[in-house]
Amino acid sequence: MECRNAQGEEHKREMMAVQDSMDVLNGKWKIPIISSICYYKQRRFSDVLNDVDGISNKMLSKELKELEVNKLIRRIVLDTQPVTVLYELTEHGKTLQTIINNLTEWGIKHRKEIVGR
Amino acid sequence: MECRNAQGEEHKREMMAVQDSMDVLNGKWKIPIISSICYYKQRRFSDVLNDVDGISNKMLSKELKELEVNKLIRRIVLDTQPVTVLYELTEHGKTLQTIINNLTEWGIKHRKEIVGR
DNA sequence: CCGTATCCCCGGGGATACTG
DNA sequence: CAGTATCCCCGGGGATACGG
Repeated sequence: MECRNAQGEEHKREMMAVQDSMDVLNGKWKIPIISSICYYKQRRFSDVLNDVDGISNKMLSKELKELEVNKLIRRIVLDTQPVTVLYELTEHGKTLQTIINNLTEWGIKHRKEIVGR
Repeated sequence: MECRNAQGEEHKREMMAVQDSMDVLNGKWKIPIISSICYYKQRRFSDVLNDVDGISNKMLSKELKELEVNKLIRRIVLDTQPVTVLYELTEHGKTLQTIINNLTEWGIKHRKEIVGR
């Protein structure tokens, strides 16, 4: 695999695109949250809170908001008593799966490379 | 694109692999640094310092060390006067290109999705 | 149940100066 | 040039309590 040979402005545009992606996924929690919601198709706030080890309610709230703003997840309110809130991936959110799969594969290769095969 | 249907332990192992990858790439600087070195094939400390907008020498030093520990880059010392230090990608580092390409493509799609097509 | 508000602490990381 | 050392600040994020 070779580096792209883009020149000047094109190279910068590509770098910005990578950063856009990273900004969306950065931090400890985004991917585990997405993974939880994806795995169960639909998931409630407190479920995700349990799925994602170590996250606080404040953080979860913040992260879910960011994911929603980025249109990766959808928030669904059912007017039960008390209220039930479900989160699910949008179509756009599901397109992340390619990247997550690649990260999975690379992570496994990397572990072999570092820990020893 | 569907979610993987891995069950229980397998799903956890995959999540850990994703986190391994993210840990390696996390933060503002890793990918821009890799990109700079990759683009120029070989790059000196002060060159990268200029390429990566806004990074401090302390941060760059720290990040380069982490990348080296993770065997993504190689540090080459030439005994000129004063000393010259070159950084280049290892073969393992070059395997990141697939991921970076995917992040680029997804970032572009994402921008269209958010900013408007 | 689903969050928001408040308080508070710690360490990530910038600016700057210094060394080999 | 290629980093290291020191100082210092600010805001990310945990714990906890509260509100709808």
